[in-house]
Amino acid sequence: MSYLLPILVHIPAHSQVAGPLIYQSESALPPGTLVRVPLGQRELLGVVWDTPVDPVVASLDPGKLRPLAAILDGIAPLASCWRQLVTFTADYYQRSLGEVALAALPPQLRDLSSVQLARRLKRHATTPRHESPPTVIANGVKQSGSRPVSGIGGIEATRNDETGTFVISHSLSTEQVAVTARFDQEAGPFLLFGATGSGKTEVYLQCVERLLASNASAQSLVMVPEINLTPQLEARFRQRFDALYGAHAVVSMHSGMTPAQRLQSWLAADSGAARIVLGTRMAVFASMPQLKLIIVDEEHDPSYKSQEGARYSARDLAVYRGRLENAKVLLGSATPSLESWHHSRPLSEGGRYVRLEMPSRIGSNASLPLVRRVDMNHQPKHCVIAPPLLEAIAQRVARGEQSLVFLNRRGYAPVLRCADCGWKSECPHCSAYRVFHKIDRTLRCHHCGYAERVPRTCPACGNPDIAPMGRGTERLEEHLAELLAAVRRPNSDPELWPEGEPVRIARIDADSTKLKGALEAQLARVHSGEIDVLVGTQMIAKGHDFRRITLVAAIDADSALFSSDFRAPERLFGLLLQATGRAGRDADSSTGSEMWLQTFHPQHPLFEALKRHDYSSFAAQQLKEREQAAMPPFSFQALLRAEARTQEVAQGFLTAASAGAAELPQSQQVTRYPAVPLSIQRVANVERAQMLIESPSRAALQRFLHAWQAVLHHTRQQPDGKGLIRWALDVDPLTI
DNA sequence: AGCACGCCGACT
DNA sequence: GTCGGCGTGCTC
Repeated sequence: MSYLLPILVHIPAHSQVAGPLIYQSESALPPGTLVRVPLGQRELLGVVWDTPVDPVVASLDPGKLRPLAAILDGIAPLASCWRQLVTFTADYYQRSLGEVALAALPPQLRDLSSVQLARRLKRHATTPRHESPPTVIANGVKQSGSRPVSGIGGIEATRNDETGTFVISHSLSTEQVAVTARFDQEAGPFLLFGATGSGKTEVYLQCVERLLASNASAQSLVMVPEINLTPQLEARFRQRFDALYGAHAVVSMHSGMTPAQRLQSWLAADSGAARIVLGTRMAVFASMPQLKLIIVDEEHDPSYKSQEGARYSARDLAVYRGRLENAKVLLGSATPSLESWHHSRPLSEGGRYVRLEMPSRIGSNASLPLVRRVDMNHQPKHCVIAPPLLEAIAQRVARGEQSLVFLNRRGYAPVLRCADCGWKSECPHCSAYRVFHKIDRTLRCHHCGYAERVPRTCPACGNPDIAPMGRGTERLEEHLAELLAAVRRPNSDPELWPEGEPVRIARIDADSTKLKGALEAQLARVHSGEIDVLVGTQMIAKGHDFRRITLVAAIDADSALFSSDFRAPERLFGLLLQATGRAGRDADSSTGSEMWLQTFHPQHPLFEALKRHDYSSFAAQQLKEREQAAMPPFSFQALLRAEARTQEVAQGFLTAASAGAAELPQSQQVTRYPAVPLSIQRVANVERAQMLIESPSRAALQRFLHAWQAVLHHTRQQPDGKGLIRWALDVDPLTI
């Protein structure tokens, strides 16, 4: 007797084969079983997706179906919750099940043959995962740990001689106590709205600690937006939990790990051996049989939205998964996304999240930095750094304090221009300028990567007088060095520097941190006080703890003020407030810490709110505007994107698809806007266009998108789809 | 997505 | 004469 099993393989959404493929099997393998199957000339990893099908119902000829190649019986079938998460994701983000399911598994699981994998699993099985631990009482709840604890990472552990157990306590602020108490009592989901420096991470640790202490098998998932931030968080979690549960209890999951490490972490999470999984957005798909808590740190961060393949929002999926698996969900941010903020309005107004607030910074006299606006209308023409700001930086240097100067543009100058003929450093492959990088004397396109040596003379007219226009971090660093050349810092070595030591400036951006370990090395120099002035892009505004910085300056605070993107103010406010948070994190130095903004619009309400560190009034004003304009979160959007060799073909496909949609009954509550080119319409010689779809109802939008799929596939086959390279839907897009 | 098959330009 | 360009088409 042979069974016919529906099996998912990695075939992308554009393929005609959308659902599971049917294979023959000797046994009725349970859904979730990992197998290897032949497909054409290849052998692929597959996931048994359902119970066996009836050949009559499926109208298939069993004789033509191929048998399974192998069964990966070293790994237990994936749980039904995991499959439901995959199903929801594929459904909601309009991708094939196979693509989502297989992309959610570690790559090595796909690449390794069943024999290789069996060998790998065997090797792991021989190394013991658990040690036999002493009993530990964490916050009064009995629990097993692994090693004795004593004063590690601020943990105070005292041995109770009568019972032989440890009692652990941490000193929490009143706000932290209140927040964790509510977290324990209520069901959530929670939005933790905590000022920078208010101790959100301690709350996360606390919630995880209590959970693990109260449930001997419970697992928690902690997500951060960027790989850069995982080592820092991992260190903090290890400091706290390695001693309690052993080094195997905490694992990381992000794309910077080697395939072997990723497989190992995945297996540890899947087997339940890992109690805490730390990771980037991909970790939301980690198979965790005992998942009881999901934390999403910096929940507003756009990195949680995937930008290729299935364009899922890991934050939104975390909330869904929490409900699905009955796990508590905690979203945290100092500047929540307006979506989450709106969801956390009072229950009586229709809110769905519990809002937890921690408005105060931790520390004896830790106050929020003073926000100062420099009106650039009253400064010398074309000055980059206003004299009062320069003076303020110089004073900090002289006092031995650090400053952070923030400019969200890397390279030396965003464009090179010929004074004679007006030639500009356009990229031959993209509709964008190539950026001048003085360090390696190149013109580099930040979109396609095309790089060339800087020409000595104008490529168009031969004029040697070609000049950089505007400035990026490289040029700012150079400029600051000139301006601060005469300033002396407190002397470290009077013999070497009889007249005082010169200022030390460093730059942190994607270019200066390309090499492995470079970011860590640079941060270490800042921390040790080797640097007086740090120049950088938004990279330095995020997450990193700079203890000695007392002045933060945004050189071009206006950059996103009048953008056409309706989310630009939200991002700008978040970025600036985040940057503000870098100043004066050390309680001792926070008196007098300042955030400077250079702006031509000092009266702008965004800056007014920023000055008061007043996220909630900013959010209220933004939400009011969004409501009046019927924009998210008061409406729901999707984008249809198309790529082709020519703009006409890309737009032609979109227009035809829109015309095809008109006949669908599901298009009733849905608005389709005209096809438009993307703001950077050509990248690497590919023309890009998109079409916005909008509806006041999420359900109506979903119904429409489902019905539209068939039209889209059909349009692709018609003359209107000729020459189209690819199309994709982006549900809940972040940038339009 | 891979990987075939299939039909036209510059090289051993 | 072939090696290889990427245009279409298929995979249970």
